[in-house]
Amino acid sequence: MVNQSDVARLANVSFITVSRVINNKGNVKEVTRKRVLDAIEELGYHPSSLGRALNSNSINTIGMHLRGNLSNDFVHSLLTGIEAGCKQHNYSLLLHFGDESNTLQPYFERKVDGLIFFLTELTTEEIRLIEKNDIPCVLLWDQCESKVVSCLFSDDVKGGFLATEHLITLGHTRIAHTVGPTDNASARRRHQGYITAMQSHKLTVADDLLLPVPHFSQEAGRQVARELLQRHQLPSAVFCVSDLIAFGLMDALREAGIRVPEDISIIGYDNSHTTAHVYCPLTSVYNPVKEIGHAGAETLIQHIHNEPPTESNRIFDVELIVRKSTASP
Amino acid sequence: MVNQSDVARLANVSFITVSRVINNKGNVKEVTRKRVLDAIEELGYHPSSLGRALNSNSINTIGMHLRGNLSNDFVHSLLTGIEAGCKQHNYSLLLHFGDESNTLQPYFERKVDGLIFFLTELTTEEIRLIEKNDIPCVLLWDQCESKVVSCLFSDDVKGGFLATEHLITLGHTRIAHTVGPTDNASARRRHQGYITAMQSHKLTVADDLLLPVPHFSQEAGRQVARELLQRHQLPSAVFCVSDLIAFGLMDALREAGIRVPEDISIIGYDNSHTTAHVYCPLTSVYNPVKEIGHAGAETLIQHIHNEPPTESNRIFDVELIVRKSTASP
DNA sequence: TTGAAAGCGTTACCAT
DNA sequence: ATGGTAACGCTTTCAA
Repeated sequence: MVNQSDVARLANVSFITVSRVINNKGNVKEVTRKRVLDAIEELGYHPSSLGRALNSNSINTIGMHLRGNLSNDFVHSLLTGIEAGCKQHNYSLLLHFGDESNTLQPYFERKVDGLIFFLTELTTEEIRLIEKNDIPCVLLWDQCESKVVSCLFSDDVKGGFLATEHLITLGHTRIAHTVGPTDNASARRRHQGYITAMQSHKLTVADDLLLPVPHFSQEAGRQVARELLQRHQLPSAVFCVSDLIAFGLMDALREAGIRVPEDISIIGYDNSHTTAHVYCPLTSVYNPVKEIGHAGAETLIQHIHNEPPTESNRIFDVELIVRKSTASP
Repeated sequence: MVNQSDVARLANVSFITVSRVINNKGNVKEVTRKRVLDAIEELGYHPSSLGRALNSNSINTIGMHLRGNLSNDFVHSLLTGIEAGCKQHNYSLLLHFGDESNTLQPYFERKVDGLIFFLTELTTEEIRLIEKNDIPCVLLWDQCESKVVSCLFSDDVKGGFLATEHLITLGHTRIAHTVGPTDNASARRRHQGYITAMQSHKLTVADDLLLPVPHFSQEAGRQVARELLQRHQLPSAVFCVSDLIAFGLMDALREAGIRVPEDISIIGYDNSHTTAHVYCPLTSVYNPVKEIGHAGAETLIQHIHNEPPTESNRIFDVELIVRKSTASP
């Protein structure tokens, strides 16, 4: 692999000068500059990011930790958004998939410039490490006390509220909610929106209206259906914490001969790509995943360039998308 | 950031000895070893991958180039497979999203240990660079002459054959095929399977049965539908080069009042997760995307560890999955 | 068994 | 305007 010294030799200068030319540091005579550039061209030289990073400079890479159990659509939209941000600024994305302990080490070892987290609460240990290493971070779909971390999330409370109110407006009163995992901040906020909507319309939230789901999967939705089918009376509507849950629920109910939306209304969350062309097009809440991914990458790169972002918490708006899976009871 | 010298100082040895302990090089007295390990523990020291990589050692990272226009499901399955491989061997994955020129440079600069390509033909320039830099590579869903590159792909010819033969067996004769982009080897092989099946049953492939699509998207499928709807006579069945195309086609036809499978049979390819719960569950060909991703990562890491893989071309089997979108004419 | 010195490719600081 | 030297954190080679 050709290095600065090789270029220097060919251009008849010292390698320092080569470095100066590469980094546009000025203080290089135009003739010399030209000679160096020619040598670079001739040898096909490219600077090594590693050498750079070793001098505590940037390696133009951000790290992201992917934890499992994410729907295709979510991961894809998120990656698309992050990709857009990275591409714009010519950054690479480093993914590591190790187990939960020592989550951050692989990134530190490789001296990434910044970190993206999402849908995870940061442990105090992680926050300590982040602050100690003074590494820029963004956290997507969650909040965090540390001033070092910028948080971007969508207005899940509003989303939960909109979804529930939509059902209430249609005339439903026995509205169930599939409650997402408690360690998921988005799910907690959607739950809160549901509660707020119910209460503001003087509807009581009986215990049997709350249906916990362990994760966002079709199988979890099917499980909920199995549980509901054992009851004397179904709720007249279900606000699902995610589209995938809604799909599973809808499929299983349909197999049991229950019609959507005639017998039961179902509303999802995320507005994933498939909502539109399933058996019964799903009413859902638009979750700006791609936008948050993009903005997250951009915000992070701003951090890295020492341009502190204007706000440390940024909330993205959501929107109710009405399709065919909801109707008056 | 704490380094080898810090550890050495605390353990009262030279940093060389620390290096030996870390790499299990032996030739270290057990007492010294223990002392060093304690110091490492106490300081929370972790070796820097960068320092290592600079000495042309491994940085435990493989690179992958993602080019756009991939369906959610495909990307997700592929990532899941690759993740499994990486996790097992504690490797990280580096993604870069630059434009087409200079595709490989970002990876070389960062000294990745190996490269994964997929669904792309490698240019001769890229092959030249790979061979020159002597960097292990795997290519998924395509073939390549270079002996340096291992190729893994699924049996698309068989898949195209199975799909077409299924339709023929049902009694169809006017079977159309949406022909994928010509720069996509998988699409070309599926096309070939279609042709072979038609010919082996003495069916002529009239020009109007070949419907080119520019990319694998629902919109492309809808475009095909628009084109078909202007004809006097529809084909009685369509073998779509991907599920996404099939979804778009199916949706658009349904909107025009044409029933699937009563009026027209449709078969997709990939067997993506959504095939099962769409309006009309889609007959499709199972494409082992996740498996190939996993095997690809494993094969690549074998390469990196200098264990040349047993075979340089590995073909994965496919399977026809019959659902509701195909029936006798 | 341990250590010293050199080198990997780059940049920062100080000198010329 | 240009270059020398040191430093980044590590491994390798040789010497003690």
